[in-house]
Amino acid sequence: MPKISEEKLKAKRDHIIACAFKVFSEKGYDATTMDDIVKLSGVSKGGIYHYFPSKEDVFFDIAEIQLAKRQALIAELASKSDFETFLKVYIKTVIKALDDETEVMNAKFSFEFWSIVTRAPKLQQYAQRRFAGFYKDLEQVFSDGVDGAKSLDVSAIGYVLIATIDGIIHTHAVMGIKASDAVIEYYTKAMINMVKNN
Amino acid sequence: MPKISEEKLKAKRDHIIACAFKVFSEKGYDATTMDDIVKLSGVSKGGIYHYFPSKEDVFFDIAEIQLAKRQALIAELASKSDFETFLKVYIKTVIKALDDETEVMNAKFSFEFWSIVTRAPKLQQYAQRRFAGFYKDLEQVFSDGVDGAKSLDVSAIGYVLIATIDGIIHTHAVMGIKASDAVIEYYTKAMINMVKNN
Amino acid sequence: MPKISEEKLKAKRDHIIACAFKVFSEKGYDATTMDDIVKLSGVSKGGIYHYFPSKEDVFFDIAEIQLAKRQALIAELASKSDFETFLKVYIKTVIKALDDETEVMNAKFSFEFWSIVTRAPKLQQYAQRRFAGFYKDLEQVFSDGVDGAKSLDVSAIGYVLIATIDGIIHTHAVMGIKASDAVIEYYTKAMINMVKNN
Amino acid sequence: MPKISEEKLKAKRDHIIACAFKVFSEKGYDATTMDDIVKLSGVSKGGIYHYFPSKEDVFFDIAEIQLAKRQALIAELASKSDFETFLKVYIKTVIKALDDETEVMNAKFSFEFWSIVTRAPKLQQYAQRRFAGFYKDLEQVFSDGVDGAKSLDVSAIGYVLIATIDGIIHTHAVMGIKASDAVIEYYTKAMINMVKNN
DNA sequence: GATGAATGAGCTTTCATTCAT
DNA sequence: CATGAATGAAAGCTCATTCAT
Repeated sequence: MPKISEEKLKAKRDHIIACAFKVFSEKGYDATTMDDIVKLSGVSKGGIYHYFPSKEDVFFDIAEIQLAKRQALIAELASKSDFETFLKVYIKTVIKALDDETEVMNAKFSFEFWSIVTRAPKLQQYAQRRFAGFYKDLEQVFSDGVDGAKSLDVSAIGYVLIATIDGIIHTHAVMGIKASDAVIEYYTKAMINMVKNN
Repeated sequence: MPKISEEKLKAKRDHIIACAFKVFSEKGYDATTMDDIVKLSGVSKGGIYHYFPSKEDVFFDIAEIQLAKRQALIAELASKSDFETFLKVYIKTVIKALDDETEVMNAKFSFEFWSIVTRAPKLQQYAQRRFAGFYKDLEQVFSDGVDGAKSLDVSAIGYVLIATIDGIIHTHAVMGIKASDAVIEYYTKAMINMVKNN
Repeated sequence: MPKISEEKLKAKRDHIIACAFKVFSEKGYDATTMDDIVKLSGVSKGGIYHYFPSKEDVFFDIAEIQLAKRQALIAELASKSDFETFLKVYIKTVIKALDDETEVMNAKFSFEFWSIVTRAPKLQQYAQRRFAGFYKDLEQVFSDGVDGAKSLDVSAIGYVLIATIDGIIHTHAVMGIKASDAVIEYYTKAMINMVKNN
Repeated sequence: MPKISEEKLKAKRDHIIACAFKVFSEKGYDATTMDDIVKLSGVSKGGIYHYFPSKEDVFFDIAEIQLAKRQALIAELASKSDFETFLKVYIKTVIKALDDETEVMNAKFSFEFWSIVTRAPKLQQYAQRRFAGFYKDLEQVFSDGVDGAKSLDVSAIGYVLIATIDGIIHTHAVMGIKASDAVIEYYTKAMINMVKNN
């Protein structure tokens, strides 16, 4: 039985993660120092190593949480919608979310993650495997909700969908060039037609 | 009278830039050390400072070249094509180029650039202004080549085009998940329809 | 709760200051490296930055201590003597002190300080203000201890006294040309007469 | 026979010395770079080494000139005056000169010189020997111009005179605390009385 | 468990001097 | 003689991590 309760431990870990997330989003991985995280979170310089073995681990733990969240969103929307609704709702959800500062941070963090991952081949493999999970859920939506889905290359469609939406998120959140309503409208229509008119 | 000729000077500068470009693409800005560049390029540690006043300057000089090249590509294609041809050729050119390792490095560098720029508000403004140049050329293609172009929000269309293609480049080059021919086909059609069927 | 006690912290800081003082006195500000201080003090290269944010800060912290000590000496002597006694004792104290190696270092450090300060206008203003404090205490001695003090330009007298004694210290400690007893005697008499016979 | 005339060589050397003198006075020895001198003088980076084998040599050549000038001043004044006149004129000459910016630079350079010299024992010996020359000329004035000069410790008197006047120059030129007319008057009287009333 | 002082390798940058042209 | 590109040792400072308390 630990001296402090499991919950407290978990709560503190979560607190550190929340703070680290903020700093990583703002400054990027390399420019973020353990001191930045330590100062923002209020833990001691030694203390943080009770919760995470290294700076890298803090970063990748956050990344894992991020990836899980996005996958969960897709899975949830997919489970209760036909394809067109899914597409509309997903795009709207993801892009409109960018009005929220936390979501902009999410986006920044995510691109930073891929930058880092790229540099370490081992990590890249893991990340790609992790990423593949997205497609599975998408395929489910396609096969359930679209007439003639079988004639579609669902993997390719999923790729286009995820890749292009990431592009818009990147332009909006990282590059700071805001996507107007017209942008979202054009984009949504284009994606829907991509499947329908195929 | 300089000790060595203008050409040699320029050649050496270009050589340093090529080497730095490689390292920056592979490791990112922060993780790249001047020593990395120095070792790869073969100049001396002090010598590099004859050509660039700081690491930052090496990076941004490369960025400027990159931006100019992409803008030039757009401008060139735009000048001699109707919109549909432009779209097809542009997408093909940009995405097929990713088979070339140098272009993958270009892509990595470019995303790294936006990561860095994001952290310094002043740079971001410059970058956004720089970026705006892309749209001007695109608009020209639209207004010339598309019936009823005036009813199109060319700015929004341009945004979608550039942002989504960047997304595919990112997924392909940075995340390392290769875009199949099917992906490119779906994507190209979707973009063409976005304008035509509007 | 800090890992080590306040006293130990203070003691270590004082130790670093003592070592830095020695090196600065011997080599001057610019020629002194952090490594010199680090090696002499036995702390680690990173460790010194726990105590001082920069080399400059080490230097100016020492300078502040020095200035305070000299001012304290003047204030103390001034408080318990008539002018003539003060003058004799002060000159004797300051100049005789130069037999002590630490005091020679004090002198060297002090002139080095003024050299450095001179180059940064902002610091110069601070230093001049700091210096003005000396005169106030001197004025007190003059007005209390000298008949007809009011007819004296105490500010000018103070200037001559401090400037000339600094000159002797400089010649003795920095230039290394020792002041004989005869020098001190001539000088002391001259200063006493300067006030008395006025 | 050299390709360019001796005079041109000498002129260029003098020009470099004048520029170096300016920079050394402003920034001190260590903070002055060869580049500073090179830029101000307009010679090339390699060219300066035709005239001086090292930075140190530039500095000490200037110092030598300085010392010679001051000695010449003393010698000249000494040769044509009785002691009291000499004292008055010398003090006036030296101190009033401080209104001139070049002379302030002279003073700064001189104190910088002694700082540097201090750090190298070999140089210090040279400098002390060099300095001893001043006394010889002074002694001549004393023995010629003062009744009972033989009862005076002319060496001690000379020390006080030179050391104290240096103190005033230091306070005025280096510390930047200007000496008023009253200061000079008090000081001059004190020095004259030091000899007369002895 | 928690703390923060300590470590030292490694970073970017500077600069007196050299030497090919 | 003149030039300025090249050199590389060394500077001040940072920071992930460790460990005595």
